[in-house]
Amino acid sequence: MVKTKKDTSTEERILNAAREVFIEHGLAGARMQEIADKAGINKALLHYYFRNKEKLFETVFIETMQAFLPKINSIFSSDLELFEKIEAFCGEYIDKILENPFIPLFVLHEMNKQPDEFVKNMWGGKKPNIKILVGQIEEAVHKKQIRPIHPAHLMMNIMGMCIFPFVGRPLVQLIMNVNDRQFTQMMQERKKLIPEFVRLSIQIK
Amino acid sequence: MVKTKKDTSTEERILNAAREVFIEHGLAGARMQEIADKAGINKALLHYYFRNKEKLFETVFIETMQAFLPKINSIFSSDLELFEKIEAFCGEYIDKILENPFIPLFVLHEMNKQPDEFVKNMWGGKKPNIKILVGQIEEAVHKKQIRPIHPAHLMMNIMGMCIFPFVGRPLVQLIMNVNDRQFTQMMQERKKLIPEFVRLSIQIK
DNA sequence: GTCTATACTCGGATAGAC
DNA sequence: GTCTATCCGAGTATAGAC
Repeated sequence: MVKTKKDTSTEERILNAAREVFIEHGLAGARMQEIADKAGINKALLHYYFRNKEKLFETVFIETMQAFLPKINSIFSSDLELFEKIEAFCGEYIDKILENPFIPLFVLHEMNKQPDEFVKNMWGGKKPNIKILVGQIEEAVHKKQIRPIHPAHLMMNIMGMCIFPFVGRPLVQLIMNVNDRQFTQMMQERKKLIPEFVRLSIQIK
Repeated sequence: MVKTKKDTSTEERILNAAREVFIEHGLAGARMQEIADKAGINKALLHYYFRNKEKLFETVFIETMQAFLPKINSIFSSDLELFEKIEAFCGEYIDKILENPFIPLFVLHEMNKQPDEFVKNMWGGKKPNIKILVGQIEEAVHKKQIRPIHPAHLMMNIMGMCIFPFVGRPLVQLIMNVNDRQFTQMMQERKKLIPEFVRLSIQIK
């Protein structure tokens, strides 16, 4: 790049602005004008940096995912014991979402709109490797360390408990009468609560 | 209405078409032309029946919700015993979502975009009444029938396990290698599996 | 009640000056 | 790299015939 350095480069400001706007309105609802305004530039410059809206979106999306997945994948594939792994996953996952509360809904939405594109963008065509984790669960069942449960069900349970409060946040806060501070507090609790909930349910001791 | 009856009225066909399109593209992404095409009419007629896109959307949204909530609310307020209630809820909820798999994402999306409007449209300004259920949970904790757990956490757990597979469906099917038939089968299983999972976790026997 | 034709608006994209 | 000006398609809305 041949440009003078500022506190934040134009490109960076565009990406930040775009992220905000895409989060708020989704791909179709986002306005290039609003992104330009937020970034303090004009529309033409947007198209100079990113050929079109889709390219811009894709960049934001992938960038966001990249911050998210590697750690999760490494936990999945690690050699931690099953319940340690579940706890590590919940802790890491909830922490990351607390930093970027918009991600789950964003991902779910894109995923459901474009399942194929989604896979390509998210993992470069490769599925995340859950073989090890699945094997671990099946082994634990076989050794009668945990009650019989299909690995898919167990994983859906854990994922659901982690993600739901964030995507259902307005509903949760409304019907539970919970303010923002309390909500964050509860999510912190859930990093331990969920693994414990799971352990109590399936562990045979 | 003074018009000749067909198998399905024009209004009904519009609403069905609109639902499909809104589900697929969301409010902003939906095209009136596509809705008109699906309904077998032209754009002008859409505006004759529903003044504009927002009105049409609102109609679809409320109509969809109305089919969903009363039963859930009546279960919440019923005098079933706690675990019976949880099982009734999961059964009813999963059944209803299986009939309209699009609802959860649709609701979550609208909810997060317009928390205030959402409440107004969904319950006419009234929150759903969870007092009875919350009281039941607290009482069960107090009587040492279940382990100590904040009612909100328990409810988030249950909701999350019910909803997640549907909103995360593409992901679930992809990484688990599950086809549509198998997916439906698994959701049927979850109507019993989730209540049992919960019971094993919190019940003190 | 249904349709055709068309006006109008908005927003994404481009050309070209600086 | 950045801007102004403008184009053009998509989409909403309306007028008016039948």
